[in-house]
Amino acid sequence: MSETETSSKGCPTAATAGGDRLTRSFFDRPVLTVAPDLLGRVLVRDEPGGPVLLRITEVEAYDGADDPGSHAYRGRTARNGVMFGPPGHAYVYFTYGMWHCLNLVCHPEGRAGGVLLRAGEVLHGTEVARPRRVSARRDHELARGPARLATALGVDRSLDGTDVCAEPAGALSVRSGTPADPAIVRNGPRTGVSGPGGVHPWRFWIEGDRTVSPYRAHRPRNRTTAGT
DNA sequence: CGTCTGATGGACT
DNA sequence: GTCCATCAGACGC
Repeated sequence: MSETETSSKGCPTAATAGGDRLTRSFFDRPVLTVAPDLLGRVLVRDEPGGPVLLRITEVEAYDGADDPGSHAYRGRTARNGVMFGPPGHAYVYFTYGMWHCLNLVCHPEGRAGGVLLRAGEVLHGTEVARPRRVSARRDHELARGPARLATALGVDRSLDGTDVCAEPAGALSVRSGTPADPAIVRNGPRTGVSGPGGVHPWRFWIEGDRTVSPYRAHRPRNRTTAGT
């Protein structure tokens, strides 16, 4: 296998692709500043089967302080505790009875908030991600959607609280990558957030990127009560 | 490639 | 009991 070797003309190895690590000061800023700044950065998932590298293309900001859409809005619980801790850590939650979603905690300690990673392009490690995402029709669908992203990277609750700024790098880390040109960054309403929090245009994505998940307006779930 | 619908279990009120 | 920061599969183009 030579997947981790230089593949062709000047392509860096997996060990160095994406450049320097982002340090804690990057995450120690308001979520609305960090969220768009994460576009184009490279998330590294280090695991036994080999590293998976993901170029971030779509995110959503959640500001627990006064954001009805945030898990932290109603206060600290056993589930969301990590969001109230220091920045630069992973907050992983389980949803819809089947899926996991990955967030990066931002804001100075004492204030809760985070950025949900909604989509990305798998740059390296597709052979590791593929078996987990059998239903993906094309490679650009491997991490097109927050739960798909977590699945492709093998992220579950066991990684909740992981320090993405640890030295040396742990299971998750972020590299500088190539920050998206602000001219091609768009923003709009967050997917799946209804009610008062739905008005905030806190979803950010790279315009024209095929890995960006299709927008879906919030739809009330069809109840299966039907008293038979 | 877009649109539509059923499914699934934990967290919280 | 009710609410989800969702997805796979089926179908049509």
